[in-house]
Amino acid sequence: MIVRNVKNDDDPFYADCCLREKMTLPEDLFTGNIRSAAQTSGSSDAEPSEPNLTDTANFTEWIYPPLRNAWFLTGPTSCGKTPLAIEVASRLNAEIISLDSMAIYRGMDIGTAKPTPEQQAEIRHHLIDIVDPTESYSVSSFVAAAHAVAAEIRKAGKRVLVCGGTPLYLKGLIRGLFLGPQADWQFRDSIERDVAEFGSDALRARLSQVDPLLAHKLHPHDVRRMIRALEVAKVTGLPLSHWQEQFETPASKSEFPVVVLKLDRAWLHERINGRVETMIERGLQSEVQSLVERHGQLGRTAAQAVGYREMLDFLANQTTQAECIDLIKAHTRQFARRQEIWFRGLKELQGVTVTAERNLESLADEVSQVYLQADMAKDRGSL
RNA sequence: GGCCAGGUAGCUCAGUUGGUAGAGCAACGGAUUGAAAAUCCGUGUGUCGCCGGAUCAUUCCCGGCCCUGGCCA
Repeated sequence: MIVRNVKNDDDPFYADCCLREKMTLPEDLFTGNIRSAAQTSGSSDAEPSEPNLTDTANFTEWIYPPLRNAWFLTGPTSCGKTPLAIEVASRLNAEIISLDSMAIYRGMDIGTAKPTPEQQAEIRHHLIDIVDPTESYSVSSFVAAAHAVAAEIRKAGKRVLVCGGTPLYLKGLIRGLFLGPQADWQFRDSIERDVAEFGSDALRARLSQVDPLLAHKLHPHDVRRMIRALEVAKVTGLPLSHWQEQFETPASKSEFPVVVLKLDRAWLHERINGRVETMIERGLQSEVQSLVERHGQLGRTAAQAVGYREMLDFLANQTTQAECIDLIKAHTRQFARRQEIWFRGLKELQGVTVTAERNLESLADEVSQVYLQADMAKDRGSL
């Protein structure tokens, strides 16, 4: 694995974070409840002491660099990525790495609109069906796996086409990612109990002692991210903001050719509603039923997938079938909107417009062009 | 045809004893680095069925009409 040393004194954020040298991270900041933080908030009574820095050299292994020498195709759900990726991959001698947080689960086929066995036979797909729905997965596992698989594909003499619609995973690949320490669910649960008792203000006060930058950036109610920030600071002795800030600069378009498919929103909604109906017709309900029969309770991550959590509620008699279907449609539309918000923010993305009149050939022409031009620009640059 | 209930946001409905309106859901905008198809934050988008009357002023009162549902013929 390629490791990049992230310590950089020219980085303004790093300079910011150097206040850590004067920062105290006493052990009791992370033990017991967070009430004391609420009580001492505002006062700068912390006695300077030795920062509890563990060996930072180890932590640099948690920094994944951007995935170079790959092509990327993304877009909102139901926009037609899958057939387009297959067409482009076969033209350009590539294999596909799925960029999808839910297609990784075995047995979740209909609701995730996974490429069919026939499609997968046409072009090899990776990072599909790699874990059971009872297991939990995360960005970090994904980014690490994608780097490994990309290396394999290249060894086989093929190009890498990353295709899917999970924007956080995409950002992890094109900007790099700080994996950080593993989730500590015991720690998270204990802080969450404290929050229930003392409120999120107390948590925020605690975080501003540990990571003032993030405490300022995050919304005071964003409990989940505040807890993670605390978790990282606890293990690494460094504020999470220190680890993250190097990933905010857009990558170059030739180094990271990312095509995002753009559709009229109203048309996208029609497609989504239609696709949900199709999923129901294809037997989403029995798919979820058999998952429950086989595994019992689904894992934390898989159980929240759109189409699955609503169907689980319906099977538990919490909703009617009509309500269940409407909820799946609404949640999918909302997901698509959040995807598009991500895409707007990632400035390196290059839009390709999809309309009802355009056929697959014409789209594949345009997308291939983007990739080949990026290759040429890169070659010129390296001469 | 008669009687009753109701017509308010995209939907389901509150409400104003007369001072041009608000909830939930949807929609829209934003945040996002080991839960991300998750999670967090923000925004009301409206001829208050139509026409007329009374009133300084009406979505609200009065009259007529239209529409929907129920009951009776």
